[in-house]
Amino acid sequence: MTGPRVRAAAERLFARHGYAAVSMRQIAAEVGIGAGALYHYTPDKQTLLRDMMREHLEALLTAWQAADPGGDALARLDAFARFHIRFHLDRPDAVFIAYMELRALEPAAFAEIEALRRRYEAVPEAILRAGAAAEVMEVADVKLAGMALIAMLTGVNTWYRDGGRLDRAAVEAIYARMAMGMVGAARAPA
Amino acid sequence: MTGPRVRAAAERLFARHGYAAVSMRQIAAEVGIGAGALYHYTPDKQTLLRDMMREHLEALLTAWQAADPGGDALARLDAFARFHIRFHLDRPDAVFIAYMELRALEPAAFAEIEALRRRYEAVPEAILRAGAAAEVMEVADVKLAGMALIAMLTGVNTWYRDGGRLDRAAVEAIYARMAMGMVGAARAPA
DNA sequence: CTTGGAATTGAACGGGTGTTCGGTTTTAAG
DNA sequence: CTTAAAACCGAACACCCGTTCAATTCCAAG
Repeated sequence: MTGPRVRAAAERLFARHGYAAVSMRQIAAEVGIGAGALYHYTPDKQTLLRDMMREHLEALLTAWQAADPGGDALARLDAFARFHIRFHLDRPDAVFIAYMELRALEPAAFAEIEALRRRYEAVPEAILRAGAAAEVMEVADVKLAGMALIAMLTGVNTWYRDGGRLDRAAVEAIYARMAMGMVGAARAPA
Repeated sequence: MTGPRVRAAAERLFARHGYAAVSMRQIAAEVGIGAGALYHYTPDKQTLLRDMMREHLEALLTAWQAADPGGDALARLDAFARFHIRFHLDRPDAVFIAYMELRALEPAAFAEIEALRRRYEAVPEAILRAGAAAEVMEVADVKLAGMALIAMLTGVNTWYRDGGRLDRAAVEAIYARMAMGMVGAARAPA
């Protein structure tokens, strides 16, 4: 009961103010317990951050495995763009932390998280490579295009707010279209 | 003499470890003075951050005014993509701080910096609007495309390292091409 | 060499940091 | 009702925080 509430409070506070700026006492106050009691749920502050990031990235990889339609590269790229936006918009705090607090990780933790991140970066690269091989995409550099794609899609999190001018479905559609154009595929798959 | 060194040390440390994680004593040690002496060069830590961000964003806006070729929307988009990458790769620390430490700003400072950021976001939007009006671009939503473009271009800073597989000119060219495709302009301008 | 202002020191201020731990309360099973 | 374990409190530990300030050092102008 208390364990998940500690995680949730830490996630919200870390995302809002940054790992370094949040104290264990603030987290405890948010949960409604004393600071000492936190140590029943985490060995220390650093582990709280590390576990948070690992779980987020593992969930991301698992979710893509389930969402990947396979087959046609164009269809996979469309699916990837939509999946990425949807998954990230559903977890803005976890995303923010995973992208911004890498520098707060001690070397061993950093290596672990960075490896997970690289596994995800390999996803769009594989799709683009397949699309280029099948000559349905025009990709000057697979690595660069993959990074550009992820950066563009993740950028949605910086401005999207529920109740805004466009809903999630509309944003997904527009970005999927831009992603297609980015790699020289003029139209979405049939 | 000491003033600029304080700024430079603070910029490097803030970018490396985050504003909240860096102490005035660390900055002072980097410069080789006592912590108290810092207060001859800044009224407080917050102002150090605020001035750093303001100067970065004002330099960005000024530099674009000088780099903007005007005229043809396709040529301007190409120029903007290349300019953005070049300017940002030249100042990785300032860029990192301006994008990541907004949450460390007090409300008044945040409003000021945010206004500057919005002025820059208006730049690609105007170009895309012109391109759409001239029917040389296919832009479903100007605001979204502008944000997507900036996110994609700024993303270069997360992975580019001098001496890597591609030099800056090559990266610029590939990204400029992707930017064109993103907005439905199949080819770079003549 | 004197002088005055700028630069710097180093101690001090009140307060916050992550973490530990003995003791107390809560909880649920027997 | 007893009991054992889990949860929690709250004080304490050693240390770091941003900032202030009287005292000192530095240095160029006269």
